[in-house]
Amino acid sequence: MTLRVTNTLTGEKEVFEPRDEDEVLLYYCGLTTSDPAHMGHARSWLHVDAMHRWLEHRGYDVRHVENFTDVNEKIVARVGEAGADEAAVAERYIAALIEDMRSLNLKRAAVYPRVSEHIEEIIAMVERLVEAGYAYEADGSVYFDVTQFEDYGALSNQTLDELEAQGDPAERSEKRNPADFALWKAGGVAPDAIAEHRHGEAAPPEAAADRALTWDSPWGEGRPGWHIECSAMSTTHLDDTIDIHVGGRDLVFPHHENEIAQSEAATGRTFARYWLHTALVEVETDEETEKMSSSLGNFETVSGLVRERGPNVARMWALSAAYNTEAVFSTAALDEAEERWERLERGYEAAVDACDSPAAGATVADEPLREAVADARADFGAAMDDDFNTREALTALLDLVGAVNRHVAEEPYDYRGLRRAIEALETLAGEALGFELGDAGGGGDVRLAEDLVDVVLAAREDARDRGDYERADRLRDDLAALGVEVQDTDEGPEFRLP
RNA sequence: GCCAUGGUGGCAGAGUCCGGCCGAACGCGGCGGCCUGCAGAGCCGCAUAUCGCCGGUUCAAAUCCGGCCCAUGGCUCCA
Repeated sequence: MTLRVTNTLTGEKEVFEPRDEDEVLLYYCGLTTSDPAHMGHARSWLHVDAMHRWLEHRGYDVRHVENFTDVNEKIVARVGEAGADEAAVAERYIAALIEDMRSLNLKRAAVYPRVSEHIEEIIAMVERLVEAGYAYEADGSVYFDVTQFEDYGALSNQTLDELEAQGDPAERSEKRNPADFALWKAGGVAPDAIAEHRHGEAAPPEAAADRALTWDSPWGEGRPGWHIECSAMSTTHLDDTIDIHVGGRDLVFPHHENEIAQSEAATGRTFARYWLHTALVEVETDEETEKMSSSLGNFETVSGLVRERGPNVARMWALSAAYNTEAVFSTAALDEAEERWERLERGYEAAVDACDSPAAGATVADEPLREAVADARADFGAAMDDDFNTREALTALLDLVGAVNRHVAEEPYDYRGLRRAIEALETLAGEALGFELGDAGGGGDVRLAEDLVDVVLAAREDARDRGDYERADRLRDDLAALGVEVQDTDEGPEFRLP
């Protein structure tokens, strides 16, 4: 009945109580637009999507904001290779990211704000921090003074002493404390900052640096610091206090820690009530496992995977483990996800087919089936309410699939029970988890393909009737090579398009 | 070094917050059977788990407490 979520701030599962009983403000720390999205990003996206969907299913109006960080050294490093200047490079990657999100069937956020469009708000927030004594200017840059913020380190569970010990005293001598972080950075981008992110064909650092964006500010020409953007955009598009802030676990420190410090120092309010962190994706190399990351170059892109396996397999892979446990990306893991997805999809189709068949008797009531539907709904809800446990939720759905398959094995059919099963799968698997079930609503191309397969299968039936199994099997193999799966049943051959 | 997370069957992965229904779910893979021209799908059944190690609390522990070992992530590029 009550939704509970693991809050990084406390490290505990807490009852979720939004500020407003029917609205949830959710901010997702989006991507830096300097690389294509990989499956690590996709897994995070997919889990946030499941959260978004479940919150809506529970009746909340979800105001979801996801930013694009389009001002960053890594983007500048792409100048010449992916665009003529920082803005052009960012634009190109943003278009690709949006395409990826669409292909994954993600619920749209209300807005996708960009750093470059919020410089005013960022400067205003920095000014407020300086005025309030939380930040200081040094050489045209502005730094946040961590000693002024009492709770600094609360999210990552570190004390200021520990953090100071970690800082590199050699760098940034104008900082008062090694743990202080930049809110505003003087000047443009230094070529050496670009050099380390340079890719093959990128422009030489000096040339790229010239094409970096800079803005006027009370402290002179410069660029926003890394963390301030999210604070500015979250408060601008949502509110000073939001309900849920989600992001990858790799952002806990320093990014989220700093967001809290600067936001709360600026507004005097709690920045986010619940901090949820998605675990990272790992890749197995010859020697060890390491996280999938753009900078390590060990990634599989979203577009590539969607092309090869489809969005539902990607989703099944992502949701087959809880959002806060790490996942391994491998061919074997994808194969398993594909099998799981197909079992779910086939179960749904079996229910639909049975319901449409003459064997769906009007008076039969199959108690086990009806009970299974009720159990599935209850178990699914309990699982999602328990910290968005998508794995358990999927278990409930696959249990229902088993019940459907058992019921469908023998006629007559309980059409009302089947209807309930279909509705449960559509609302739970479809709406709440975002799978695209029975998306047969294809256009003319799909219908033509179906008609063509029917023609081939008719020829195959002829061959089978003649006992020419060699030819029949060859036709089936040829269809299989095209991704068309053929199955012989009592009612004749059935097929599924790829 | 500091912080965090995790160690459950061949694989993957729930359960650990709130001890007993867990001799441990769902799925993948393996084996056998039903069905079938064959295959696939589906159904039924079987085999693999002293739940990282040691100790403690308890009538009862995968679940609580203490210690240890190991793995991964973070420690100012990162979802």
